[in-house]
Amino acid sequence: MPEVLHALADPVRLEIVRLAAAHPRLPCNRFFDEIPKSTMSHHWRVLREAGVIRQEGHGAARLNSLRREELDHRFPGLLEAILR
Amino acid sequence: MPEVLHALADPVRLEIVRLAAAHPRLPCNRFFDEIPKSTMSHHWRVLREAGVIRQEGHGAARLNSLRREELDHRFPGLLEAILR
DNA sequence: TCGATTGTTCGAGTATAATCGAACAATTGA
DNA sequence: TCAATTGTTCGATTATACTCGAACAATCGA
Repeated sequence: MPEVLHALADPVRLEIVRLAAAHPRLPCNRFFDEIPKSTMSHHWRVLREAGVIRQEGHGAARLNSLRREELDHRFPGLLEAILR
Repeated sequence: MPEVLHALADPVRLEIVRLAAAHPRLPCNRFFDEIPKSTMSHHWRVLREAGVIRQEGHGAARLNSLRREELDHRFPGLLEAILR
C-alpha cells in the first residue's frame, strides 16, 4: 500500500495515470514532449513496479495500460478516488 | 493532491492515520513507544501540514484528530479507500 | 516552586528519490 | 542493409526525506 501511494504521490506520475486512464494502450512518449525520455522511463518504471500500470511491447513502442482490475481488487476505491 | 498522497505514503504515517481514525483525539505519544519522539513529531507535522490531521492543545499534551470532513470534501473516497 | 510529563525545534547524518545526458538495444520502413 | 524511431539502462548530480539526540518550551501536580 505505501508503495502504491508513493508511486502516485508525484505530479508527473499522477498525470501519467490520469492520461493512461483516459487513453488505453498509451505509448510512453505521448503527451510529455518537454520531459527527457530517460526521466519519463524512470516514472514509467516506478508505476510498473508498483503494479499501477502494465506495459506490452508493440513493435518498437510499448503500450501502457492502467491495471484497473488488479488495483480495484487490492485497494477498492483508491483508483476511483485518485481519478476523480 | 500529491502532497496528501506523499503524507500517506509512509508506513508509520499510514499507521498513525489508521489509529487516529479509530481513536479520536489521539495523543502524540500513544502507540509508538519504540520510535523517538522527535521522529514522531516529524511525522505528525507532515500529516498536519498536508491537512490530514488537526492538533488541539490540551494541557501539556496535544490531541490529534483526523480531518475526515475536509478530506472527504477535497478528495472524495480517498480516506475511505486508505482506511479500508 | 519544582520536578515530571508532553511535544517541538534544531542540526547533523544518512538514505532515498528525481533529473537527465550518453550509450545501448530492439524494431520498423525504405 | 541502414537510417529513423522508441525506450531502457547506466552513471553522476542534485534534491528531498527520514532518523534521532540534545536542547528548549509549555503545562500539570505535588
